[in-house]
Amino acid sequence: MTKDFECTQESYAREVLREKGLKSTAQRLAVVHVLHTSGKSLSVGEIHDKVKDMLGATGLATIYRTLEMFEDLGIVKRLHFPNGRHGYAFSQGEHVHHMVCVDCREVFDFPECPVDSFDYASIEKQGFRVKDHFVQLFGQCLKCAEAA
Amino acid sequence: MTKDFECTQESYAREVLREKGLKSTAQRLAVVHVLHTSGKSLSVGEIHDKVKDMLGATGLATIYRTLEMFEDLGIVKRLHFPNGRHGYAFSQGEHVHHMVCVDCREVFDFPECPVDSFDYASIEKQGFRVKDHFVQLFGQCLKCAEAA
DNA sequence: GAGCTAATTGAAAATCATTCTCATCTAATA
DNA sequence: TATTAGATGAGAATGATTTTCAATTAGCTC
Repeated sequence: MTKDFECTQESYAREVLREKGLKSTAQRLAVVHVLHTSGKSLSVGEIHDKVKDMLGATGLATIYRTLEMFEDLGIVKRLHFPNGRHGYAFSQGEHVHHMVCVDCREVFDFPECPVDSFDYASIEKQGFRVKDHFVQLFGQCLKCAEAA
Repeated sequence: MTKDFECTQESYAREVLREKGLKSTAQRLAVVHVLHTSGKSLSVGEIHDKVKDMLGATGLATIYRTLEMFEDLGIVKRLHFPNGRHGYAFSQGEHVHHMVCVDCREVFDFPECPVDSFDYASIEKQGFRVKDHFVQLFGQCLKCAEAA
């Protein structure tokens, strides 16, 4: 099924799904669409609501399943907020970090990794082998700073 | 009340609590004791179980309240795991980052901040003002590497 | 384009995590 | 030791996530 809302991001998702032998369902493409067009990170509930607006009745479990799958595929990034809640954002490409505006929750990417240039020597000499890292910046975006 | 298990970390917690006009209850000191002696990060449920071993019947809500308070006081750090679960670790001092062994969940501190030396220029010229950051490293500790 | 099949979905139940309420209790101070 | 604000326990309430399973559908084959 090809829809009106098809755009680069959806074609990209479609492609990744095909490569993995996974099906391009309306629900999956809607999740990509919602995340991509919103620009900011969204909670699972918000994604669910927006997908329902597009497609009508849609199971919440499907949203969870889709987000988990997309995270594994690197299409979606899960963000951890200080309050323990999670947000999801569209994220084309592998190693990208994010900064989140604490006011509007808009998400900005930054491809340079602040941690890559860090010298792990002091850590690794304790025998710890670093395999992955999670970096997220919190702050205020221009719009919200001006509005305040 | 002063208990057998009193040690540096508990005295420290006691001190911080006093400064803030908060009470040093058996439950609060037990949480510090459990976190400090375990060495690794623990889930809320694990902390609850261990505190119950020490004190007998203890409300789960108290554990949550205590952890939240200690996090605000900088005595405890909440960790975010990739699977969305949380862990808690003892953490004396303000700005400390953590690396977590993905096998045994032991937590190692590193006081040097990998992000502090990062040049935010490219980010801030977009108008984004960075206020806080969350950094956590995942990897394998020496013991687990040898055991594997 | 119809039929086949494995993958996917929806709905509800189940599970797990977290917060709230309120009556009771207790640490700290006088 | 009496007072009292702050803290706790138990369970209910809420919220987040996962599981189950019968019904549906995307993507293939012909």
